[in-house]
Amino acid sequence: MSRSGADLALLLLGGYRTLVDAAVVELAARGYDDFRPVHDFVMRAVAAGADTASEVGRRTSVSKQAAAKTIAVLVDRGYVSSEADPADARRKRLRVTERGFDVLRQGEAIFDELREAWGRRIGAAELALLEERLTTLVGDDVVRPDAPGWVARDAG
Amino acid sequence: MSRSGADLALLLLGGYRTLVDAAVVELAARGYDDFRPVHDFVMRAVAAGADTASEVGRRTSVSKQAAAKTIAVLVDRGYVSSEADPADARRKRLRVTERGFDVLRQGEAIFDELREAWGRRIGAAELALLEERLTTLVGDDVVRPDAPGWVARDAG
DNA sequence: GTCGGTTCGACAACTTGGTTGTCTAAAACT
DNA sequence: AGTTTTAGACAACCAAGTTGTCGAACCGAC
Repeated sequence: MSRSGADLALLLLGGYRTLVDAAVVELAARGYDDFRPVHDFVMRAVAAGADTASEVGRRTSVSKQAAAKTIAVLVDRGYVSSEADPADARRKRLRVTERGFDVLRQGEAIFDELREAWGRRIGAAELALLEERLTTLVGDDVVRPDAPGWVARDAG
Repeated sequence: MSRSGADLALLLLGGYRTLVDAAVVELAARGYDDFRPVHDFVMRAVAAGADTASEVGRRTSVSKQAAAKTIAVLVDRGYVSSEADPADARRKRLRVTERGFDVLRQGEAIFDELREAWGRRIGAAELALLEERLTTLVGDDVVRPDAPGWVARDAG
């Protein structure tokens, strides 16, 4: 039985959604019910040194306006702090808060647990093989910064 | 090197996006530059017998209002036709047009070609194995009708 | 055979995560 | 000093969704 190409795409999407939906639910259960996957991307950019909205926009391949909107939400929810930059009056210096780092760490842990659960189901070696094949096919630069909208609207 | 769980999720998303983006580009090159993945889902529902907006909404797990909006776009672009139902004055009877069936067929063909290209890269047997493992993990009911928003905003 | 509930589609207001375009203020070149 | 670039703030808009409301039409029960 040769699957159709469309089925393959749906299978991949299904895999992603299965993991992310489970992670969002678990994160909500741990008290972060206002956190979305897209926030994770933006916060990682901030944590990695993008300390202005414009820079976050560039790194996540999104307009600075869109980045500013998302950041406003994150600041509002206490995941990111924003203060005037004494060295450059145009800039607002962004930093991930303690709560922000906490949700990032917990998110990582949840995904690792989910991956382990998958490993128990098909075998760790098989899972590693699957990852290897997928890496071959889609490349190692999955999170490359030239893909606009990549993660938006994926965990409604 | 044990990959992180988050990487696995990104790998799956990357796979899906790689296929869908390529398909959207190819479809646009063939003259369907106003077609989005979400339209495919809705049209398949119509083709499968959902001939009213409310029914499409139910089958795609979306409010009837959202379904009606998407259908309005499809009708506007000539992929679906809408006419009064002589048997029930409340209903508008929906049907996929010739142009609609054409885009569905071409979309299928494109995805099949993409899958074959993948098969040439890692081997058909390996690809089949990958699909089998994924099916085990996410289930065969990937396109199940209880997942709202599943495909929206995925090929911006 | 009318009356009450259900269904269909329409309309409106709102949400999220994006987009352009315009503008000011501040910094940086030269 | 003067021009150009940059950051961020607004505004208007888009796409795909949501809820709520509504009238018209249908259906079933009394």
